[in-house]
Amino acid sequence: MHHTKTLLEPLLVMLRAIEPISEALELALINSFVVVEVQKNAMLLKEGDVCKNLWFLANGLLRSYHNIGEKEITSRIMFTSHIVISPGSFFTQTPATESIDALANCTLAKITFDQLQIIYQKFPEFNYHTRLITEQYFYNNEQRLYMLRKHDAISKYLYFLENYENFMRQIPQKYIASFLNITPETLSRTRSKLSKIK
Amino acid sequence: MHHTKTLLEPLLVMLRAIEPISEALELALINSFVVVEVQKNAMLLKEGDVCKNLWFLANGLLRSYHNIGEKEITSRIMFTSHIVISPGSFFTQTPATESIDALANCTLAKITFDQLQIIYQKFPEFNYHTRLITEQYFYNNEQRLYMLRKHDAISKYLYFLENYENFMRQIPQKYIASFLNITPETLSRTRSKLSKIK
DNA sequence: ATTATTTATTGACAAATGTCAACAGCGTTT
DNA sequence: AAACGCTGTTGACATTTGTCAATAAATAAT
Repeated sequence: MHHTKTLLEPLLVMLRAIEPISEALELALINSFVVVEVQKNAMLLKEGDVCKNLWFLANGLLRSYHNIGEKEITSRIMFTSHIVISPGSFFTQTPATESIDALANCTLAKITFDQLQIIYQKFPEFNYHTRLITEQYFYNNEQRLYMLRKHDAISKYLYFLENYENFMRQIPQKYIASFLNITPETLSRTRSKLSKIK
Repeated sequence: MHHTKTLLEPLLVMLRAIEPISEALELALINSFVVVEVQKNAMLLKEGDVCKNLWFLANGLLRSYHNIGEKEITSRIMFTSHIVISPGSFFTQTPATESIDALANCTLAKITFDQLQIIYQKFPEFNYHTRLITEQYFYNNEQRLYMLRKHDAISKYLYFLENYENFMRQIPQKYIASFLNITPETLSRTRSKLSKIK
């Protein structure tokens, strides 16, 4: 059994690194987050539902994806210490266009949108922290866009190796392929080409 | 000759819509922004330089792009009322990996990173506004990512027509092609295919 | 108005990737 | 140990897109 406080520690460290937070805010956060455990393959969010929670992924691996026709297109892969939401849905509290599920057993701490708004009201200074965090995630997205704009599979994969590989060890290749927006077959061939060169 | 106050009005309207702002903050903003006029083809930011300004594009059209080999890859197209920065560079005040230049004569209002920090210090409540704005731009990026992940040129172009066309009228096709991450030739062919079907 | 320059269209061909299918490797279940 | 399911690899082929080149159309310059 996990205590919320212990699980949240890495998040609190991240927040304090931005700017120290008051005891009261820290307590409010600890009291508002709830621990959730989900099994591998469990679904955290289903396309069409409103993303009412923000999760802190204390441990595990998640994947978000769109259903296009019969295919699933991975939009993001999220690992330990990630803050997890479906952005469009959470920010505007409208139905999500993507689903999120667990690639491994996960331990999370969640807070609802409403509870978060209460915290913002009581602790307006918290907007500073989340502004910086949002900026950081925003910038990560720019990098993703940059990767997807690469012309061919090799460039994408090399960029991936340089920038994401550390986070992405032990992830099934088919999800990496989807992350790079190529088929598993093409990724497999790209990898074998590169290993022959080297 | 333009007055800062008049030019900033659409920005102020946007901010007030999020939450009313104090007279003092409004005045601080008006006094911190400086009007800039740039001619078509002028360069606002050059790859390698630190993005020290945040611009509000009061009128005109801008394009950001990466130089890859001999080619320019358009990352964003920004039109009237857009807030313009090079995210990675501005947020962290490190050298930019992209350039920004004017596709048309533009009227802008700019504020430096340092001046903006002063405003945040004096008016911490302003973090609330910019958090929401950053969230919105973040979500726009997610949509861009979704578009780029579409399998073929037709899907991308159709998605573009539904979601961006209004903003993008009168933009040279070659930039739209670059925005969709396809060549101008492919875009031209895609358009002619679609017009024959219809 | 006329020229010059840039942009868009079209064709022919090459290159890259997707699709479909067979099979190998691996771990899980029974 | 055998059967099963899932993932990854490899091959053959179809499809899509990129590349290069020629030309037309549209813009800008003189």
